[in-house]
Amino acid sequence: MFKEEISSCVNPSDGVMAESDKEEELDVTKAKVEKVREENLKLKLLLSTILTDYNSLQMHVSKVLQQQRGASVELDINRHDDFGVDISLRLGRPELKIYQKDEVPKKTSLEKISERNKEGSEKKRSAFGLDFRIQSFKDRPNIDETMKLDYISRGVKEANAVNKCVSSRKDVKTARNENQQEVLETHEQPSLKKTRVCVKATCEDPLINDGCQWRKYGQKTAKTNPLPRAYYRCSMSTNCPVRKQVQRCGEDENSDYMTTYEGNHDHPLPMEATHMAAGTSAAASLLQSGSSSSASLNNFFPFHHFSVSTTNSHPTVTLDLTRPNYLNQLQNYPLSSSSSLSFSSPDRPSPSNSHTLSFNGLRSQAPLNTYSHQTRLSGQQ
DNA sequence: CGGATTTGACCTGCGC
DNA sequence: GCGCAGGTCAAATCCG
Repeated sequence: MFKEEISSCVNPSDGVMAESDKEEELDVTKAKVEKVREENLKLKLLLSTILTDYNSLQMHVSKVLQQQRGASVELDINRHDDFGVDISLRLGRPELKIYQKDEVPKKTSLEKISERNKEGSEKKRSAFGLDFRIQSFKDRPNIDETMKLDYISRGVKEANAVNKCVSSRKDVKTARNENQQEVLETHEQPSLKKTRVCVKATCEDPLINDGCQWRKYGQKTAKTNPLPRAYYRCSMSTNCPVRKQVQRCGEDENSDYMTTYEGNHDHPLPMEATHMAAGTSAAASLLQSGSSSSASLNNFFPFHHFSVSTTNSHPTVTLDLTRPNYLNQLQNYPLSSSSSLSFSSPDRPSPSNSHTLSFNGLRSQAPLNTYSHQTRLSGQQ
């Protein structure tokens, strides 16, 4: 009798059910913990990005304020309309360095080259600059300050997010030896190609001051181009993986320089570099996502032609700053946001392998210099 | 003397 | 597998 009662109370199938329930519950809990862990990681990354952005912005706030006091007239010329943020990207020589024809006696090319070679690297770096400015919002009291900073940091975040996918060949090699997990992660994303940003500028010195410090580590003459190509790496941080190549496009003294940027900085960027990185990375993300939204690109390079395409190994964005869109924009004034984006990729199934996106927009700002620039971006930056 | 540049050698990826 | 071309290394050199 007693045994029967016990056997009736303890159903072996119930015990199995309880065990499986526990296992199920354990799995669910594990999954939850894993999810929380991932979210935690994401939040950490986000916090890191925000801190980086904040530091970068903070560093330049005082600078900008000083510029406002000292050069308010010039800043007025560079006015943008987006959220009241006036951002200008200036490739080439700052005004102070621009020679006046009647001030500088004509010299032979060799003399100029010789003189340039004698100049220190610092002078070289400062001779030609990417000038980046943010105008104050004082004249736009209606716009919330948070919104403005948000707008800026969004561009920076976009750059950082895209840049995280990039690593140089050496980095990959180093990772093989030092961190197997990183290698696995790299292999897990085989579709992500290296990003390069090429800036083609017509100026007399290849060392455009783009906000970063560069150390030359090599020079090579390509077979296809007899003109030497110089290789630089970012020296702002000891382990910064960012590389850049500078190659003259022609033997002519006034010929363009094609500057190719590759990789992502592992340190806070100066504003002038941040803007370029953000714009080109926006192009990269556009390319990789296959999205046809090019509005973000237009935000960064509103006055110049740019195109996005991919070669066999690299997606490519070409920003043709030599053909300023603002002329068309002026004609079309007051059309809203616009630019011309040609998008082509051999890897994409598009029938023509080419998409052309047109958005005619206008900024109330003219190109800031007479020097030509062309940016080609491939992969990610 | 230390940092930057030069330059030949070496490495690696890719096409054939 | 081989050769080529681009990219990187590192010792030598330059320069402030």
